[in-house]
Amino acid sequence: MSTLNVKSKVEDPERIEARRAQLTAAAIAAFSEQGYHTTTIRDIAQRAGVSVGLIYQYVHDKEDLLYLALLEVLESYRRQIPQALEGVTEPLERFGAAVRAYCKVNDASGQATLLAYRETQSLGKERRSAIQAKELQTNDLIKACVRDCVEAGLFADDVDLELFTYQVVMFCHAWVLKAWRFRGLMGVDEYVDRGLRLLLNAVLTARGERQLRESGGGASAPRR
Amino acid sequence: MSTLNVKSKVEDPERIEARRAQLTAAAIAAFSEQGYHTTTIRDIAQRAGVSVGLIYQYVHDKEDLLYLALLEVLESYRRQIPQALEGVTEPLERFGAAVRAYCKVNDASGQATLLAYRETQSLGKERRSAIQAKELQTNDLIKACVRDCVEAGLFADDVDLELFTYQVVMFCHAWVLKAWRFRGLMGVDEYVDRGLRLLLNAVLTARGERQLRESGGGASAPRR
Amino acid sequence: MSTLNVKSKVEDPERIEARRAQLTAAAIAAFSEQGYHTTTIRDIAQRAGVSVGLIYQYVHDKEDLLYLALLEVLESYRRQIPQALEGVTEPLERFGAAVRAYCKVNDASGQATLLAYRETQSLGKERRSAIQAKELQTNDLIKACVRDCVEAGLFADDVDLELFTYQVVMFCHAWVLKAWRFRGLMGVDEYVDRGLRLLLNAVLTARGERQLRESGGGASAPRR
Amino acid sequence: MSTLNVKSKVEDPERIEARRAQLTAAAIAAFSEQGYHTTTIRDIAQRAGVSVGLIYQYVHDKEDLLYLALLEVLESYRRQIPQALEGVTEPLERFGAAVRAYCKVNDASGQATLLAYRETQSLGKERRSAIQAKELQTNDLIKACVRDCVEAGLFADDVDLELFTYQVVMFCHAWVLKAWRFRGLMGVDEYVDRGLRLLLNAVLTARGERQLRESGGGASAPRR
DNA sequence: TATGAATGAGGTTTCATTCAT
DNA sequence: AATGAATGAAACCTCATTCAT
Repeated sequence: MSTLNVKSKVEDPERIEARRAQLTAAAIAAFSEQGYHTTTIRDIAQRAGVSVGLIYQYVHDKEDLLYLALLEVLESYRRQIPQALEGVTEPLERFGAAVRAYCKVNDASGQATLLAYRETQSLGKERRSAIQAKELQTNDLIKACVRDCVEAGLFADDVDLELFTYQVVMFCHAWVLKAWRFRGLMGVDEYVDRGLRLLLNAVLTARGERQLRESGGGASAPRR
Repeated sequence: MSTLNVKSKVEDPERIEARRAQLTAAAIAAFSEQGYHTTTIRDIAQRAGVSVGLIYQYVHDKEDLLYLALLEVLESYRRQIPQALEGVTEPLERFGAAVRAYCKVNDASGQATLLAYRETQSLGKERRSAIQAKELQTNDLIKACVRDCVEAGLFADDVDLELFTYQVVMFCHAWVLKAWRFRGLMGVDEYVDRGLRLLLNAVLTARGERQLRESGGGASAPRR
Repeated sequence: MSTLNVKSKVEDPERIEARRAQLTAAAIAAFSEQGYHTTTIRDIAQRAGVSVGLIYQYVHDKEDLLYLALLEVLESYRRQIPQALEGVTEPLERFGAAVRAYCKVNDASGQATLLAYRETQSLGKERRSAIQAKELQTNDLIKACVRDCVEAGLFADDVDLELFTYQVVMFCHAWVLKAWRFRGLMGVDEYVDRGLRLLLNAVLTARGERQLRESGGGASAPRR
Repeated sequence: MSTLNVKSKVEDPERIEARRAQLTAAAIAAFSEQGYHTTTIRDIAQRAGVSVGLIYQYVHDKEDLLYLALLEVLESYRRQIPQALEGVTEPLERFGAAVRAYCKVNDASGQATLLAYRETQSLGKERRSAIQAKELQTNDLIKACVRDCVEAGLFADDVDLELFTYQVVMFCHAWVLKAWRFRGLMGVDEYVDRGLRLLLNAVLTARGERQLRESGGGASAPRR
């Protein structure tokens, strides 16, 4: 294989999966709270309620834990967006729902999102790329929504797909990256409402605008 | 007073300034390359070509070095944008020039920008705030450009000033935050051209669009 | 609670006790020989035949080692005096036996006694007091002997209990504090014999003197 | 010579003397307050109001400073006792005056006395002996008083001169060695009064006792 | 003669990792 | 499979001493 997999001294795959989930959860919590370098293996062991030795049965390295943690964080994000889109069919609504969902996900586990920004560099090259690939998968969910809107004639068909997608993604991340600024000024929902208006301005066609008005600005209505 | 100051055992202010500059430069380089926690004091001493002991004559702590480093990075950004605006008077051009300058500054010292994102958390509360305040100063330079465009009737007067400014800022940062994605796809100048088009779409008035067309898309012409 | 406790990262109390005893012994030896500040943790680790890291599993600080060392020294003194009095019932004999025992104890581990004099100051306030309290416990053993002699009518009943006790204690300490003077002039036994004569002169009643003569100066006869 | 002298890089003997006095005073103060090892050369330089470099022009070592400090402390004690005896001729009064003076000297610079007890060991062998010799000089002042009393028939002529002298000396030192015990219980004057009574009990002849009664216990009357 | 900036050896402490049980 | 005591490399920081000015 490569340096990508995390090796274990234990055989039973079910056991491995269970323990890793437990360790990863503890690692995410600890790293998020204290940062990667300031967290000790002992911290993680304590949080997970296991011995230090056990950790090294399921993981080769402290870095392995970081890798598993980041992977899980990004993976959970990628899982949650489709959930928010379930049952929503109208493209503009889907776009809005996706943006809102992504912001909320980031809002809910802000520290974990920051973790990804801060500590991905601490991984080896190969794993860093794997993490970035994972991030792209999430971005592609957004990109798909954008593309659907274009195809439905709601977004201008010369929209800069790559850049616009990233603009949206950065907007969702900014909520936590600049939490020190935004928290205090507004809540997530207001953030999303105002942000969507701004973002859509740049891309909506006349038809898109009409659609948005008719759906009663539904694109920006809070889900839950 | 407060924990904000960096204290020195040496008295002579000129010497302090010179040495601190030297140490800060070395610290920025080292921290950018290897990260704060992975960089040792010896690394910095070596890079600066001084002894370990000397460092502690001008700085109390390793954290002091991080603080000085971040301060200098942000300060240098704040210095360079006004330089790029010198002599440019037309609001739309000024806006474009500011964006381009900020992107280029980030491009030139990408690692340093990342440093600010990654390691600001490693500072104590008070200093973290000081760093964030410094970042706001830069953002305000952008915000001023936006406001000028609004006042000149080039941007819609209901533009969400706060959010749009941040959208612009995030766009500039994204060039390095997502360098792993963008480098390879395009150069900075193309990035800025395409980005400006997208950003402006959201805010330009009819007059603004005319102005932009007449000035030959000048707002997005590369400076150097 | 309080800063008095020495905290350990290891749980098992038996192991803690065993290791601490081992470390304390090494610490007493090292500190006695080289002084607290001049002794390094490595010195102690080497003497104890353990790794440096192990020490920090059982002790938080270098100061903890000093505290444990001083505590053990004083505690061992306090244990040994009652042993020497076992079976001796006549008050004057008990007094003499106590003095002789204390001198011999100091003689046997002179460096450790000096240690207490020299380095108690290096402890924090609270622990310094704890050490002093321990010393008082030993003094009280002597004081009890004196009081018994008074009650038996062997010592004048207007004896200055506090000061006389301290005179005795200082006499016992002087053997090591001024070892550079006394060693060479005489042995411990002679020191005790001559000292007892002097001390008793100040306090004996007529009855006490008779008793002393009858018991054949037994109070000052060497034990072993 | 030997390792006894302190070498200087400066020639002019007057200058040397003046500077050394200045440095020694600072050293005594610093060492007394913080202990030898915890005091830095910088501390002493600051107290003396000179530069660090200057110190090394008049002294070779940090240890030199300790030596000078201890020497000066003991020397000053040796100077002050004869002063207290001036004009007093009656032997018993002289004895009392000497004891009181020594106690007061110790009381006045208690920390310095402790310094001698604690840090003499930090000196090389030869210098340690020199310090001890200096201490003997002071003891001899007391011993002379005792001898005079014996010769005047006031003290028993079989008094154990060596041991009794040390008993007296230890009594004077105990005031500071056990300050944590005695301070709080009484003042120096009471300490001396009660102590003298106890000490004299052991050695006075019948004549001595009469003389003491007649002189109105003058031996224990406070001087100033 | 006096200064104080510069040096660097060496001390204390932490913590990822191993391994006997 | 699980434990947690033990290891020791390596990090940060201090401070006695030197030396150019």
